[in-house]
Amino acid sequence: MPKWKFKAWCTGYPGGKPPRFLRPFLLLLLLVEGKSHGYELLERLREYGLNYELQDIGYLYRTLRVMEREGVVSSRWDVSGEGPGKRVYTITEKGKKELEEWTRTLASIKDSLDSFLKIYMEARGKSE
Amino acid sequence: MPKWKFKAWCTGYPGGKPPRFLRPFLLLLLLVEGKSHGYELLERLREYGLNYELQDIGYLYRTLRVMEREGVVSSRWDVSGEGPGKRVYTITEKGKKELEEWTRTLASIKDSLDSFLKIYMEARGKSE
DNA sequence: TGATTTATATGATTTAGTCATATATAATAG
DNA sequence: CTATTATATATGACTAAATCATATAAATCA
Repeated sequence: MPKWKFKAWCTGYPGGKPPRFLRPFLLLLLLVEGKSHGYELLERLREYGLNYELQDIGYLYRTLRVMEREGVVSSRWDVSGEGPGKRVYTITEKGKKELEEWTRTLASIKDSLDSFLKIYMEARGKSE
Repeated sequence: MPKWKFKAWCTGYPGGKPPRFLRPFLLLLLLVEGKSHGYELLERLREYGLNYELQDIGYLYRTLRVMEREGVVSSRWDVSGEGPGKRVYTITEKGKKELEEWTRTLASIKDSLDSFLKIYMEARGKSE
């Protein structure tokens, strides 16, 4: 049994590790949510069907910090709500521009995956 | 001007690097082509719409070697054809099983990308 | 015969991602 | 009231993924 609840959520992908989509996924969530913090963003990923199977929540926080350093998000420390203090992030104008670029990238990757699945299904159909 | 022709093919993705799909793409190509070698597989990637924008052809050869070590492909050195010797690969039974797993993984990733693009388009529609 | 194309390969490095663990506040159970 | 669990963020050390730079060699072309 895992020491932290988070570990139990992490099942991993069969046949491969999740790729480099954490950053665009976080940018998108911050665009549609307006503002959010790390722990909450983790839950939103699932709710929005962005099945990013994160192995390590530390990486999520680290990624947000890197994104802030690069100016695509900004944060402030918030102790006003319930529970412990949260680092609340918002997307910047620079972040919105980067998200737009990501959208083209991910659309192109999606096209490749469509091709992949189509070719595989055709090959399966023939051999059977 | 690049010293090697290959360098000129590499434009890179805007807004992010290509993810970990080289291995499943190569497995699929070997399934449908029967057999092929590294340099040829690079061309097939584009022909089949698997737009994997490889930055470094060395990584392709390295990946094939790793895949062979792990038993998902096998190779033999072939000097019978035109041009210099080629290392010709075929997919193994183990490779076919792994490819099937990859198919589920990539289908799940495709779903995430569909969600991403849908959410982005909706958000764009509202703000404009 | 010198440049180009086809073809494979690897040492060194950088970047991405994971593992293990630390810390602190608030809520809940006994 | 205290011990445990849940919420929340963080970082040092490490491993794996990917790139950069470069080497090699046979065949073809100018």
